[in-house]
Amino acid sequence: MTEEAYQKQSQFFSALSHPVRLRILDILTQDEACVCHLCATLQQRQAYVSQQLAILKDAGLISDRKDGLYVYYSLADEELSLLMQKARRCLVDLTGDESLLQAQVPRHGEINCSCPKCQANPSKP
Amino acid sequence: MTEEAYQKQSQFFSALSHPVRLRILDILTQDEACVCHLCATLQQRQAYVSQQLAILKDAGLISDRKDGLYVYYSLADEELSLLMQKARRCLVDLTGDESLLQAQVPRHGEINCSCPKCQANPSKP
DNA sequence: TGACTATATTCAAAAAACTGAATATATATT
DNA sequence: AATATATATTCAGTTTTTTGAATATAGTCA
Repeated sequence: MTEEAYQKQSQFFSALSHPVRLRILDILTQDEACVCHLCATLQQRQAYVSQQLAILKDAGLISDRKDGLYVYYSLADEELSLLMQKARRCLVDLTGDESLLQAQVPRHGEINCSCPKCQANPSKP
Repeated sequence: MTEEAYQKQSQFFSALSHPVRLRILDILTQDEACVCHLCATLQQRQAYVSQQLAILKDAGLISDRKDGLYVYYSLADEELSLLMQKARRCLVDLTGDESLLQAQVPRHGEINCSCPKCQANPSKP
């Protein structure tokens, strides 16, 4: 494998080296989501979330589609979520810490968010 | 999953976000190796290689054993090499670039290195 | 003990990543 | 056109990572 190929691979891992970006990918593993939904789920400012999304998109890990005012992001490839699962299992092997295994992502409608997807799925606790 | 868990996971990926460290892990996937063997294979200074090894060890990805003057490093867990393979396949899916798939690591005895393992395996081209 | 070899550590300068603040763009609605 | 809402971008200050240089440590052998 060439030096260039190793660089590509390390850039790929760099994109994954950030807690907020990993959470975003976990959310998108469940379903595509708009920026405001991600903000509500992560409890982070919109500009900040957009920055992290730009990094993930630059790295080719996510794609987006526009629908009116909203931009829906999704994983660029299903394999990505399998990879993250495998990475977690690997980390469990290395550390013995089992708490990494279940992702616990709220579904559309389960958080206080006014995006179309949340409005379409009102949940009653 | 807790914020702390996401941090652990991102630190794990950080350790993988460096071309030289990835190459080291590829070499160790084939067989344990001492520092001087890694230097010879990577064509990098010894102090630099030791620094990168320290980072990998801090992250828990590799372990070492001493034998006289030599320190032999190896993967802390076999799963790690499977994970890297899966990551490469994922990257191929994302980019279409197939060149990432074969690692091409010289074996002991195939490079100009005077470590015990290389001396024990003289290869004739 | 002293010399030699393999490896590790420390320090500092440069480069890169992170993040908050401000602001820009784009689409929809009135 | 004016307004409102969702999203994106730019800039600057701070922190972290990277990497070269110098040096320290530790084991071996004469």
